[in-house]
Amino acid sequence: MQKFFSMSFTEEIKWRGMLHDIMPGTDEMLKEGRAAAYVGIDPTADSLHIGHLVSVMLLKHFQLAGHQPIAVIGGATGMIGDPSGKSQERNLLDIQTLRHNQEAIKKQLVKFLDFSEQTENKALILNNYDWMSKFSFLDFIRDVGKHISVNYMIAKDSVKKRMSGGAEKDAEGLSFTEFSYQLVQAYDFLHLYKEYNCKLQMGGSDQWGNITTGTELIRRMLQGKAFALTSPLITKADGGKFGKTEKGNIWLDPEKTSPYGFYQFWINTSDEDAEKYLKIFTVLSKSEIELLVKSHTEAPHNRLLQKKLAEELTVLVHSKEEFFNSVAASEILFGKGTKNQLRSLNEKTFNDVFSGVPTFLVSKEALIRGINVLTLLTSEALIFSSNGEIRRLMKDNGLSINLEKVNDSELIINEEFLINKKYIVVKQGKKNYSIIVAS
RNA sequence: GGGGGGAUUCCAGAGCGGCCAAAUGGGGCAGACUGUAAAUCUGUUGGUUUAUACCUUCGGAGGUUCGAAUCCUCCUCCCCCCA
Repeated sequence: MQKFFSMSFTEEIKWRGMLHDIMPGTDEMLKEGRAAAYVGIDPTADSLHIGHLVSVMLLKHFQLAGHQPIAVIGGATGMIGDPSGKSQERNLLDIQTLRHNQEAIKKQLVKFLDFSEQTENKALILNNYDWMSKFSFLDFIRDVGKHISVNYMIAKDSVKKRMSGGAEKDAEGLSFTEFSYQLVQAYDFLHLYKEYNCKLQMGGSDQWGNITTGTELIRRMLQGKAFALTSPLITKADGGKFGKTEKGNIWLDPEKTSPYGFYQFWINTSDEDAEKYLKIFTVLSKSEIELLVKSHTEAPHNRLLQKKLAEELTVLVHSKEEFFNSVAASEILFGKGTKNQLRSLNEKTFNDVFSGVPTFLVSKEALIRGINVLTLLTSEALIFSSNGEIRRLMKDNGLSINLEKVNDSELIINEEFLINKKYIVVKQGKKNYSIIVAS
């Protein structure tokens, strides 16, 4: 991790498709020797989600290239809300939550970055709340504000869009608080420049304006030279938003997104996106990826790219063991799993296979007495919201219980349906599983 | 402060006294085809349902009417124009 790779940092992220915009001179500065760079991370939750991963991977490659990566938790800026996004005004996080989130995020970053003390270019995690909170309003506008003109600030796209309406919507205006965001972020950069000799800020392409306000501030206040580098926003081939599913964000925290669900997210990547994601989210070399792409093109049904992508990330974020469990679960759930196969699973394996699947508790007595399917699936276990929905599904041949199609709305479910005297597997369509647990 | 326009089922957006549970598009779900992909095609998308039946829905509260998402009154919220 110490050595400089044959490729420079910028060359590396360029072929990976992670470079959108870069300030002239950045490359030269990086070649002079070890440098430090930072990205900002919003501490709005106590876990990262995969939307954060591009920035994290930027840091990772930065460190692999021998430089020092810094993750800045936006405790202060997170309270303000960046007008670049469509985010509304944010709520203030209390200090306790902030610290809790910071710690949780750090634990996840450890999987990507080397924080160990012995490492010369060890990664750092900082929280801008630590320096911003001590800054009084008056001091800030006197010492920082006077160096940047309002003219400069309103020329930024993020601000202009809100003031004049831009292409899409009418101007919605922005509060003074939001307006000041770029200045606060710029000060972060200044602070890091002074305290950590950090000369580069990286981020998504929507951050370009904010970052350059930082370099400008550094130039004016310290006559220093600082740099900016952004990566493109990740898109999906079908135009959808990356990292979101119907069920919400894909988190790194196994409590929020099960390892199985995490694995499934990557496995379900479309062909067009898979190569792109492999470049961005893994550290596989160019030749390795080219080889995979070649094999994939020859036999696309094997979905080599998706499998590799899912493997790399599940192992990295969770563990080898969780990865194997997920593969095993997927095979049973999506392979040619039969009723008998399902019944032959022992309890341990069963639990592993279905660990990420939503479960519903139903009283065992009721099941022994026997319950009508409709009642069971709507009232006892809230898997469906109405009888009509189930009838419709049955009509479409989309409902399975214990991997057997069910078409009879009069069916009585009793203890004979219990697998290991305890479970019933309910499947909607091809991919949506639920488990009913008798207790 | 003055004038005008609007609020419809997940979203966008028709409907403007009965044929409206409400066009159309998007999204969702399911089926076929497949590779747990994409594209395509089909079905479905308030509830109870055997249902051409009933119940609950068209910003809120009242009213007119045999009958209202549709007309009237008041209220709330949003947008535009003028000052």
